[in-house]
Amino acid sequence: MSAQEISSGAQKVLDAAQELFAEEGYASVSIAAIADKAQISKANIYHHFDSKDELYCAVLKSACLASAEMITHDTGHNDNYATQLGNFAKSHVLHLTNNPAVSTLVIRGLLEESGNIVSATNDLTANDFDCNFNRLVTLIKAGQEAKQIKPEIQPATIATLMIGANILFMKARNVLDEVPDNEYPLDPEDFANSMIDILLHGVLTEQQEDKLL
Amino acid sequence: MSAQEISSGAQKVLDAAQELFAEEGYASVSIAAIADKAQISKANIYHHFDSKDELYCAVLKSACLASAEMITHDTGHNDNYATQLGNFAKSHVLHLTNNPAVSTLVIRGLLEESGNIVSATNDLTANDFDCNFNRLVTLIKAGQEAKQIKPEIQPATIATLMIGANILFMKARNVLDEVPDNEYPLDPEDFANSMIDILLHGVLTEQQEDKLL
DNA sequence: GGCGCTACTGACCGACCGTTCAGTTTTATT
DNA sequence: AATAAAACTGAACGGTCGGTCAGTAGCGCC
Repeated sequence: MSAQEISSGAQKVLDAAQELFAEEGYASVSIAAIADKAQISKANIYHHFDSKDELYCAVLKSACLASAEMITHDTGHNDNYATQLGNFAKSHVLHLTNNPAVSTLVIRGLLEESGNIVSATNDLTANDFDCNFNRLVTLIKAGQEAKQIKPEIQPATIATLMIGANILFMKARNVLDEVPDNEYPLDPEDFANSMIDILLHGVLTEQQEDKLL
Repeated sequence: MSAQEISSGAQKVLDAAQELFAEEGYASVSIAAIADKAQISKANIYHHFDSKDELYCAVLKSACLASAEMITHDTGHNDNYATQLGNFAKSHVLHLTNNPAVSTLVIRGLLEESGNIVSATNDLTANDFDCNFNRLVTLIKAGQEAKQIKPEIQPATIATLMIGANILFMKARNVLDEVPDNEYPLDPEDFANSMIDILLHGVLTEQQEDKLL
Protein backbone atom coordinates (compact mmCIF):
# COMPACT_ATOMS: atom_id res chain seq x y z
CA MET A 1 0.00 0.00 0.00
CA SER A 2 1.38 3.34 -0.99
CA ALA A 3 0.97 5.77 1.84
CA GLN A 4 0.33 9.44 1.28
CA GLU A 5 3.08 10.38 -1.14
CA ILE A 6 2.13 14.01 -0.78
CA SER A 7 4.52 16.31 1.04
CA SER A 8 3.18 18.75 3.59
CA GLY A 9 3.95 21.63 1.26
CA ALA A 10 1.99 20.09 -1.59
CA GLN A 11 -0.86 19.32 0.78
CA LYS A 12 -1.08 22.97 1.81
CA VAL A 13 -1.42 23.84 -1.87
CA LEU A 14 -4.10 21.20 -2.39
CA ASP A 15 -6.12 22.40 0.58
CA ALA A 16 -5.99 26.03 -0.46
CA ALA A 17 -6.76 25.15 -4.08
CA GLN A 18 -9.67 22.92 -3.15
CA GLU A 19 -11.32 25.62 -1.12
CA LEU A 20 -10.83 28.31 -3.76
CA PHE A 21 -11.81 26.13 -6.72
CA ALA A 22 -14.93 25.02 -4.90
CA GLU A 23 -15.90 28.58 -4.10
CA GLU A 24 -15.19 30.28 -7.40
CA GLY A 25 -14.58 27.70 -10.09
CA TYR A 26 -11.53 26.97 -12.16
CA ALA A 27 -11.13 30.06 -14.32
CA SER A 28 -11.77 32.60 -11.57
CA VAL A 29 -9.01 31.33 -9.31
CA SER A 30 -5.48 32.49 -10.04
CA ILE A 31 -2.32 30.70 -9.10
CA ALA A 32 -1.33 33.81 -7.17
CA ALA A 33 -4.50 33.57 -5.09
CA ILE A 34 -3.79 29.94 -4.27
CA ALA A 35 -0.21 30.78 -3.33
CA ASP A 36 -1.43 33.58 -1.07
CA LYS A 37 -3.93 31.32 0.65
CA ALA A 38 -1.35 28.55 1.11
CA GLN A 39 1.18 31.14 2.31
CA ILE A 40 3.87 30.07 -0.11
CA SER A 41 5.36 31.57 -3.24
CA LYS A 42 3.71 31.26 -6.61
CA ALA A 43 6.72 29.53 -8.12
CA ASN A 44 6.63 26.90 -5.40
CA ILE A 45 3.28 25.68 -6.69
CA TYR A 46 5.03 24.82 -9.94
CA HIS A 47 7.56 22.84 -7.98
CA HIS A 48 4.78 20.53 -6.81
CA PHE A 49 2.47 20.64 -9.81
CA ASP A 50 3.25 20.95 -13.50
CA SER A 51 0.43 23.32 -14.38
CA LYS A 52 -2.80 24.85 -13.18
CA ASP A 53 -4.67 22.15 -15.07
CA GLU A 54 -2.75 19.42 -13.32
CA LEU A 55 -3.35 21.04 -9.95
CA TYR A 56 -7.06 21.21 -10.65
CA CYS A 57 -7.06 17.55 -11.67
CA ALA A 58 -5.27 16.66 -8.45
CA VAL A 59 -7.81 18.61 -6.41
CA LEU A 60 -10.68 16.95 -8.22
CA LYS A 61 -9.11 13.55 -7.81
CA SER A 62 -8.84 13.95 -4.06
CA ALA A 63 -12.39 15.26 -3.98
CA CYS A 64 -13.65 12.22 -5.88
CA LEU A 65 -11.70 10.00 -3.54
CA ALA A 66 -13.35 11.63 -0.56
CA SER A 67 -16.69 11.43 -2.27
CA ALA A 68 -16.24 7.75 -3.03
CA GLU A 69 -15.85 7.05 0.67
CA MET A 70 -19.57 7.56 0.97
CA ILE A 71 -19.97 4.45 -1.11
CA THR A 72 -18.36 2.35 1.56
CA HIS A 73 -20.98 3.35 4.11
CA ASP A 74 -23.16 0.37 4.59
CA THR A 75 -26.89 0.77 4.25
CA GLY A 76 -27.37 -1.98 6.82
CA HIS A 77 -27.71 -5.73 6.40
CA ASN A 78 -31.41 -5.65 6.15
CA ASP A 79 -33.86 -7.44 3.93
CA ASN A 80 -36.12 -4.42 4.19
CA TYR A 81 -35.23 -2.34 1.18
CA ALA A 82 -37.34 0.59 2.32
CA THR A 83 -34.98 0.94 5.27
CA GLN A 84 -31.92 0.51 3.09
CA LEU A 85 -33.09 3.17 0.65
CA GLY A 86 -33.73 5.47 3.59
CA ASN A 87 -30.25 4.84 4.93
CA PHE A 88 -28.74 5.55 1.55
CA ALA A 89 -30.66 8.80 1.21
CA LYS A 90 -29.63 9.94 4.67
CA SER A 91 -26.03 8.95 4.16
CA HIS A 92 -25.95 10.75 0.81
CA VAL A 93 -27.53 13.99 1.94
CA LEU A 94 -25.32 14.12 5.01
CA HIS A 95 -22.26 13.57 2.88
CA LEU A 96 -23.31 16.47 0.66
CA THR A 97 -24.04 18.89 3.48
CA ASN A 98 -21.02 17.92 5.59
CA ASN A 99 -18.55 18.13 2.72
CA PRO A 100 -19.75 21.09 0.72
CA ALA A 101 -16.40 21.85 -0.94
CA VAL A 102 -15.85 18.29 -2.10
CA SER A 103 -19.46 17.96 -3.23
CA THR A 104 -19.47 21.26 -5.04
CA LEU A 105 -16.40 20.29 -7.04
CA VAL A 106 -17.77 16.91 -8.04
CA ILE A 107 -21.23 18.21 -8.86
CA ARG A 108 -19.86 21.10 -10.88
CA GLY A 109 -17.66 18.72 -12.82
CA LEU A 110 -20.68 16.56 -13.45
CA LEU A 111 -23.15 19.25 -14.41
CA GLU A 112 -20.91 21.44 -16.52
CA GLU A 113 -20.70 20.81 -20.19
CA SER A 114 -18.44 18.02 -21.31
CA GLY A 115 -15.46 19.10 -23.33
CA ASN A 116 -14.45 21.01 -20.27
CA ILE A 117 -11.68 23.54 -20.03
CA VAL A 118 -9.58 21.10 -18.12
CA SER A 119 -9.26 17.87 -19.98
CA ALA A 120 -9.81 14.56 -18.22
CA THR A 121 -11.83 16.08 -15.41
CA ASN A 122 -15.08 14.95 -16.93
CA ASP A 123 -14.03 11.35 -16.71
CA LEU A 124 -13.10 11.81 -13.08
CA THR A 125 -16.37 13.27 -11.90
CA ALA A 126 -18.51 11.18 -14.21
CA ASN A 127 -16.84 8.04 -12.95
CA ASP A 128 -17.26 9.02 -9.33
CA PHE A 129 -20.87 9.90 -9.91
CA ASP A 130 -21.44 6.64 -11.73
CA CYS A 131 -20.14 4.71 -8.75
CA ASN A 132 -22.63 6.29 -6.38
CA PHE A 133 -25.42 6.26 -8.89
CA ASN A 134 -24.85 2.67 -9.89
CA ARG A 135 -24.68 1.52 -6.32
CA LEU A 136 -28.10 3.01 -5.75
CA VAL A 137 -29.41 1.45 -8.95
CA THR A 138 -28.11 -1.91 -7.84
CA LEU A 139 -29.82 -1.51 -4.48
CA ILE A 140 -33.10 -0.70 -6.17
CA LYS A 141 -32.80 -3.66 -8.49
CA ALA A 142 -32.27 -5.94 -5.53
CA GLY A 143 -35.41 -4.48 -4.01
CA GLN A 144 -37.27 -5.28 -7.19
CA GLU A 145 -36.02 -8.84 -7.20
CA ALA A 146 -37.16 -9.14 -3.59
CA LYS A 147 -40.58 -8.00 -4.85
CA GLN A 148 -40.55 -5.02 -2.52
CA ILE A 149 -40.21 -2.42 -5.26
CA LYS A 150 -42.48 -2.23 -8.28
CA PRO A 151 -40.79 -4.08 -11.13
CA GLU A 152 -42.05 -1.86 -13.93
CA ILE A 153 -40.17 1.24 -12.72
CA GLN A 154 -36.76 2.04 -14.17
CA PRO A 155 -34.30 1.92 -11.28
CA ALA A 156 -32.37 4.81 -12.81
CA THR A 157 -35.45 7.01 -12.63
CA ILE A 158 -35.81 6.41 -8.91
CA ALA A 159 -32.13 7.08 -8.44
CA THR A 160 -32.38 10.34 -10.40
CA LEU A 161 -35.23 11.48 -8.19
CA MET A 162 -33.36 10.76 -4.99
CA ILE A 163 -29.96 12.10 -5.95
CA GLY A 164 -31.35 15.08 -7.83
CA ALA A 165 -33.47 16.05 -4.85
CA ASN A 166 -30.51 15.75 -2.48
CA ILE A 167 -28.29 17.88 -4.70
CA LEU A 168 -30.94 20.56 -5.10
CA PHE A 169 -31.62 20.48 -1.38
CA MET A 170 -27.96 20.95 -0.56
CA LYS A 171 -27.27 23.67 -3.10
CA ALA A 172 -30.45 25.67 -2.89
CA ARG A 173 -31.15 25.64 0.81
CA ASN A 174 -30.11 29.27 1.14
CA VAL A 175 -32.50 30.23 -1.62
CA LEU A 176 -35.37 27.96 -0.69
CA ASP A 177 -35.58 28.92 2.94
CA GLU A 178 -37.27 32.05 1.69
CA VAL A 179 -40.20 30.06 0.37
CA PRO A 180 -43.18 31.99 1.69
CA ASP A 181 -45.12 31.08 4.81
CA ASN A 182 -44.14 27.45 4.61
CA GLU A 183 -41.03 26.49 6.48
CA TYR A 184 -38.70 24.37 4.42
CA PRO A 185 -37.17 21.34 6.11
CA LEU A 186 -33.69 22.72 6.72
CA ASP A 187 -32.38 19.73 8.60
CA PRO A 188 -30.81 17.28 6.16
CA GLU A 189 -32.02 14.23 8.02
CA ASP A 190 -35.57 15.54 8.23
CA PHE A 191 -35.46 16.21 4.54
CA ALA A 192 -34.14 12.74 3.73
CA ASN A 193 -36.83 11.11 5.85
CA SER A 194 -39.58 13.13 4.26
CA MET A 195 -38.22 12.55 0.79
CA ILE A 196 -37.87 8.81 1.17
CA ASP A 197 -41.38 8.62 2.55
CA ILE A 198 -42.69 10.24 -0.61
CA LEU A 199 -40.66 7.95 -2.85
CA LEU A 200 -41.86 4.87 -1.05
CA HIS A 201 -45.54 5.62 -0.69
CA GLY A 202 -46.33 8.47 -3.08
CA VAL A 203 -48.04 11.74 -2.36
CA LEU A 204 -51.65 10.87 -3.16
CA THR A 205 -54.19 10.39 -0.42
CA GLU A 206 -55.67 6.93 -0.14
CA GLN A 207 -59.08 8.16 -1.12
CA GLN A 208 -57.55 9.58 -4.27
CA GLU A 209 -55.68 6.35 -4.99
CA ASP A 210 -58.93 4.39 -4.65
CA LYS A 211 -60.67 6.70 -7.06
CA LEU A 212 -58.11 5.94 -9.72
CA LEU A 213 -58.75 2.20 -9.64
CA MET B 1 -45.79 48.63 -23.71
CA SER B 2 -42.12 49.10 -24.40
CA ALA B 3 -41.15 47.10 -27.42
CA GLN B 4 -37.72 45.55 -27.79
CA GLU B 5 -35.44 48.49 -27.13
CA ILE B 6 -32.47 46.46 -28.12
CA SER B 7 -30.77 47.28 -31.39
CA SER B 8 -29.86 44.51 -33.79
CA GLY B 9 -26.20 45.03 -33.00
CA ALA B 10 -26.74 44.68 -29.29
CA GLN B 11 -28.88 41.61 -29.92
CA LYS B 12 -26.07 39.94 -31.84
CA VAL B 13 -23.83 40.56 -28.84
CA LEU B 14 -26.42 39.17 -26.46
CA ASP B 15 -26.92 36.03 -28.54
CA ALA B 16 -23.21 35.33 -28.82
CA ALA B 17 -22.63 36.08 -25.16
CA GLN B 18 -25.50 33.89 -24.02
CA GLU B 19 -24.18 30.90 -25.91
CA LEU B 20 -20.61 31.36 -24.71
CA PHE B 21 -21.51 32.13 -21.09
CA ALA B 22 -23.77 29.08 -21.00
CA GLU B 23 -21.05 26.85 -22.39
CA GLU B 24 -18.08 28.04 -20.39
CA GLY B 25 -19.20 30.26 -17.55
CA TYR B 26 -18.49 33.88 -16.84
CA ALA B 27 -14.78 33.97 -16.12
CA SER B 28 -13.72 31.72 -18.99
CA VAL B 29 -15.32 33.85 -21.67
CA SER B 30 -13.39 36.88 -22.87
CA ILE B 31 -14.86 39.97 -24.46
CA ALA B 32 -12.70 39.21 -27.49
CA ALA B 33 -14.32 35.80 -27.85
CA ILE B 34 -17.79 37.30 -27.71
CA ALA B 35 -16.81 39.93 -30.28
CA ASP B 36 -15.43 37.23 -32.55
CA LYS B 37 -18.58 35.16 -32.29
CA ALA B 38 -20.82 38.18 -32.90
CA GLN B 39 -18.56 39.24 -35.78
CA ILE B 40 -18.10 42.75 -34.50
CA SER B 41 -15.23 44.65 -32.96
CA LYS B 42 -14.34 44.33 -29.32
CA ALA B 43 -14.81 48.04 -28.71
CA ASN B 44 -18.29 47.93 -30.15
CA ILE B 45 -19.42 45.75 -27.28
CA TYR B 46 -18.60 48.64 -24.97
CA HIS B 47 -20.79 50.89 -27.06
CA HIS B 48 -23.78 48.71 -26.17
CA PHE B 49 -22.81 47.60 -22.68
CA ASP B 50 -20.91 49.40 -19.97
CA SER B 51 -18.86 46.44 -18.82
CA LYS B 52 -18.51 42.68 -18.96
CA ASP B 53 -20.46 42.46 -15.72
CA GLU B 54 -23.32 44.46 -17.14
CA LEU B 55 -23.36 42.33 -20.28
CA TYR B 56 -23.54 39.19 -18.19
CA CYS B 57 -26.40 40.65 -16.18
CA ALA B 58 -28.23 41.49 -19.39
CA VAL B 59 -27.72 37.95 -20.68
CA LEU B 60 -28.96 36.49 -17.43
CA LYS B 61 -31.92 38.82 -17.37
CA SER B 62 -33.05 37.73 -20.80
CA ALA B 63 -32.49 34.11 -19.81
CA CYS B 64 -34.64 34.54 -16.72
CA LEU B 65 -37.29 36.24 -18.83
CA ALA B 66 -37.31 33.29 -21.21
CA SER B 67 -37.35 30.92 -18.29
CA ALA B 68 -40.25 32.71 -16.69
CA GLU B 69 -42.34 32.10 -19.77
CA MET B 70 -42.62 28.51 -18.68
CA ILE B 71 -44.62 29.79 -15.75
CA THR B 72 -47.32 31.07 -18.05
CA HIS B 73 -47.90 27.60 -19.47
CA ASP B 74 -51.15 26.42 -18.06
CA THR B 75 -51.27 23.06 -16.35
CA GLY B 76 -54.87 22.68 -17.49
CA HIS B 77 -58.11 23.64 -15.86
CA ASN B 78 -58.57 20.39 -14.13
CA ASP B 79 -59.64 19.45 -10.66
CA ASN B 80 -57.43 16.41 -10.92
CA TYR B 81 -54.17 17.50 -9.33
CA ALA B 82 -52.37 14.33 -10.39
CA THR B 83 -52.87 15.40 -13.98
CA GLN B 84 -51.87 18.98 -13.23
CA LEU B 85 -48.67 17.88 -11.50
CA GLY B 86 -47.90 15.67 -14.47
CA ASN B 87 -48.45 18.56 -16.85
CA PHE B 88 -46.17 20.76 -14.80
CA ALA B 89 -43.44 18.14 -14.74
CA LYS B 90 -43.66 17.61 -18.49
CA SER B 91 -43.73 21.31 -19.21
CA HIS B 92 -40.75 21.87 -16.94
CA VAL B 93 -38.55 19.11 -18.26
CA LEU B 94 -39.33 20.07 -21.85
CA HIS B 95 -38.44 23.64 -21.10
CA LEU B 96 -35.10 22.50 -19.68
CA THR B 97 -34.20 20.21 -22.55
CA ASN B 98 -35.43 22.55 -25.28
CA ASN B 99 -33.65 25.61 -23.92
CA PRO B 100 -30.38 24.23 -22.62
CA ALA B 101 -28.48 27.52 -22.81
CA VAL B 102 -31.11 29.49 -20.92
CA SER B 103 -31.55 26.73 -18.38
CA THR B 104 -27.84 26.28 -17.85
CA LEU B 105 -27.38 29.95 -17.09
CA VAL B 106 -30.23 30.10 -14.63
CA ILE B 107 -29.30 26.85 -12.92
CA ARG B 108 -25.67 27.82 -12.66
CA GLY B 109 -26.64 31.15 -11.15
CA LEU B 110 -28.81 29.32 -8.69
CA LEU B 111 -26.42 26.56 -7.70
CA GLU B 112 -23.21 28.54 -7.53
CA GLU B 113 -22.25 30.13 -4.29
CA SER B 114 -23.90 33.38 -3.37
CA GLY B 115 -21.60 36.36 -3.21
CA ASN B 116 -20.98 35.70 -6.84
CA ILE B 117 -18.36 37.32 -8.97
CA VAL B 118 -20.98 39.35 -10.72
CA SER B 119 -23.09 41.24 -8.27
CA ALA B 120 -26.87 41.21 -8.50
CA THR B 121 -26.99 38.02 -10.54
CA ASN B 122 -27.92 35.97 -7.52
CA ASP B 123 -31.07 37.95 -7.01
CA LEU B 124 -32.00 37.48 -10.64
CA THR B 125 -31.70 33.72 -10.76
CA ALA B 126 -33.00 33.19 -7.26
CA ASN B 127 -36.06 35.23 -8.03
CA ASP B 128 -36.72 33.40 -11.27
CA PHE B 129 -36.29 30.09 -9.57
CA ASP B 130 -38.55 31.16 -6.75
CA CYS B 131 -41.30 31.97 -9.22
CA ASN B 132 -41.26 28.51 -10.74
CA PHE B 133 -40.73 26.81 -7.44
CA ASN B 134 -43.45 28.75 -5.68
CA ARG B 135 -45.91 28.13 -8.45
CA LEU B 136 -45.37 24.41 -8.00
CA VAL B 137 -45.68 24.75 -4.24
CA THR B 138 -48.94 26.61 -4.68
CA LEU B 139 -50.25 23.89 -6.97
CA ILE B 140 -49.35 21.22 -4.43
CA LYS B 141 -51.02 23.15 -1.63
CA ALA B 142 -54.18 23.40 -3.69
CA GLY B 143 -54.01 19.64 -4.16
CA GLN B 144 -53.74 19.23 -0.42
CA GLU B 145 -56.74 21.44 0.20
CA ALA B 146 -58.67 19.37 -2.32
CA LYS B 147 -57.69 16.35 -0.21
CA GLN B 148 -55.98 14.71 -3.16
CA ILE B 149 -52.45 15.09 -1.78
CA LYS B 150 -51.44 13.94 1.68
CA PRO B 151 -51.66 16.94 4.03
CA GLU B 152 -48.71 16.00 6.24
CA ILE B 153 -46.12 16.34 3.46
CA GLN B 154 -44.24 19.61 3.06
CA PRO B 155 -45.13 20.95 -0.39
CA ALA B 156 -41.58 22.25 -0.77
CA THR B 157 -40.20 18.74 -0.37
CA ILE B 158 -42.31 17.44 -3.23
CA ALA B 159 -41.28 20.41 -5.33
CA THR B 160 -37.61 19.76 -4.57
CA LEU B 161 -37.95 16.17 -5.68
CA MET B 162 -39.61 17.07 -8.94
CA ILE B 163 -37.44 20.01 -9.91
CA GLY B 164 -34.22 18.42 -8.68
CA ALA B 165 -34.93 15.28 -10.69
CA ASN B 166 -35.66 17.28 -13.82
CA ILE B 167 -32.48 19.30 -13.49
CA LEU B 168 -30.34 16.23 -12.91
CA PHE B 169 -32.05 14.47 -15.81
CA MET B 170 -31.36 17.36 -18.15
CA LYS B 171 -27.77 17.93 -17.10
CA ALA B 172 -26.59 14.39 -16.62
CA ARG B 173 -28.22 12.60 -19.51
CA ASN B 174 -24.94 12.34 -21.34
CA VAL B 175 -23.34 10.74 -18.32
CA LEU B 176 -26.23 8.58 -17.23
CA ASP B 177 -26.89 6.95 -20.57
CA GLU B 178 -23.85 4.88 -19.77
CA VAL B 179 -25.58 3.26 -16.83
CA PRO B 180 -24.89 -0.42 -17.35
CA ASP B 181 -27.32 -2.86 -18.93
CA ASN B 182 -30.31 -0.76 -18.02
CA GLU B 183 -31.43 1.73 -20.60
CA TYR B 184 -32.10 5.12 -19.11
CA PRO B 185 -35.25 6.89 -20.23
CA LEU B 186 -33.70 9.37 -22.63
CA ASP B 187 -36.94 10.89 -23.83
CA PRO B 188 -37.88 13.83 -21.59
CA GLU B 189 -41.57 13.09 -21.72
CA ASP B 190 -41.08 9.44 -20.87
CA PHE B 191 -38.94 10.49 -17.96
CA ALA B 192 -41.52 13.01 -16.73
CA ASN B 193 -44.29 10.43 -16.92
CA SER B 194 -42.29 7.85 -15.07
CA MET B 195 -41.16 10.34 -12.46
CA ILE B 196 -44.62 11.69 -11.78
CA ASP B 197 -45.94 8.16 -11.45
CA ILE B 198 -43.40 7.49 -8.72
CA LEU B 199 -44.20 10.72 -6.92
CA LEU B 200 -47.91 10.03 -7.00
CA HIS B 201 -47.99 6.37 -6.04
CA GLY B 202 -44.60 5.54 -4.57
CA VAL B 203 -42.24 2.76 -5.51
CA LEU B 204 -43.28 0.06 -3.07
CA THR B 205 -45.28 -2.93 -4.23
CA GLU B 206 -48.76 -3.28 -2.80
CA GLN B 207 -47.80 -6.42 -0.94
CA GLN B 208 -44.98 -4.50 0.69
CA GLU B 209 -47.25 -1.59 1.56
CA ASP B 210 -49.70 -3.99 3.21
CA LYS B 211 -46.93 -5.52 5.28
CA LEU B 212 -46.07 -2.15 6.75
CA LEU B 213 -49.55 -1.56 8.14
C1' DG C 1 33.60 20.36 5.06
C1' DG C 2 31.68 18.91 0.71
C1' DC C 3 27.98 16.80 -1.90
C1' DG C 4 23.45 16.01 -3.80
C1' DC C 5 18.77 16.57 -3.46
C1' DT C 6 14.44 18.63 -2.40
C1' DA C 7 11.87 22.77 -0.96
C1' DC C 8 11.40 27.11 -1.86
C1' DT C 9 11.83 32.17 -3.52
C1' DG C 10 11.85 36.89 -6.19
C1' DA C 11 12.18 38.63 -10.44
C1' DC C 12 10.82 38.28 -14.78
C1' DC C 13 8.44 36.90 -19.45
C1' DG C 14 5.08 37.09 -23.23
C1' DA C 15 0.23 36.63 -23.76
C1' DC C 16 -4.07 38.02 -22.87
C1' DC C 17 -7.37 40.43 -19.99
C1' DG C 18 -11.12 44.29 -19.61
C1' DT C 19 -11.39 48.83 -20.91
C1' DT C 20 -10.61 53.37 -23.26
C1' DC C 21 -10.24 56.59 -26.93
C1' DA C 22 -9.70 59.08 -31.17
C1' DG C 23 -11.50 58.71 -35.27
C1' DT C 24 -14.47 56.73 -39.21
C1' DT C 25 -18.67 55.07 -41.24
C1' DT C 26 -23.61 54.64 -41.27
C1' DT C 27 -28.19 56.26 -40.54
C1' DA C 28 -31.96 59.41 -39.65
C1' DT C 29 -33.64 64.21 -39.80
C1' DT C 30 -34.19 68.55 -41.71
C1' DA D 1 -26.78 68.87 -49.09
C1' DA D 2 -25.95 69.74 -44.23
C1' DT D 3 -26.02 68.09 -39.73
C1' DA D 4 -26.16 65.44 -35.67
C1' DA D 5 -26.58 61.34 -33.46
C1' DA D 6 -25.67 56.42 -33.36
C1' DA D 7 -22.94 52.41 -34.78
C1' DC D 8 -18.72 50.86 -35.28
C1' DT D 9 -13.44 50.23 -35.60
C1' DG D 10 -8.01 49.74 -34.80
C1' DA D 11 -4.79 50.69 -31.80
C1' DA D 12 -3.38 51.18 -27.56
C1' DC D 13 -3.50 51.31 -22.07
C1' DG D 14 -2.36 49.33 -17.55
C1' DG D 15 -2.89 45.18 -15.23
C1' DT D 16 -3.08 40.33 -14.39
C1' DC D 17 -2.62 35.87 -16.13
C1' DG D 18 0.00 31.17 -16.26
C1' DG D 19 4.48 29.86 -16.43
C1' DT D 20 9.91 30.08 -16.25
C1' DC D 21 14.41 30.48 -14.33
C1' DA D 22 18.49 31.35 -11.80
C1' DG D 23 19.55 31.10 -7.37
C1' DT D 24 19.18 30.22 -2.19
C1' DA D 25 18.18 27.68 2.13
C1' DG D 26 17.74 23.49 4.50
C1' DC D 27 18.82 18.65 5.30
C1' DG D 28 20.65 13.98 5.42
C1' DC D 29 24.85 11.37 4.02
C1' DC D 30 29.76 10.27 3.34
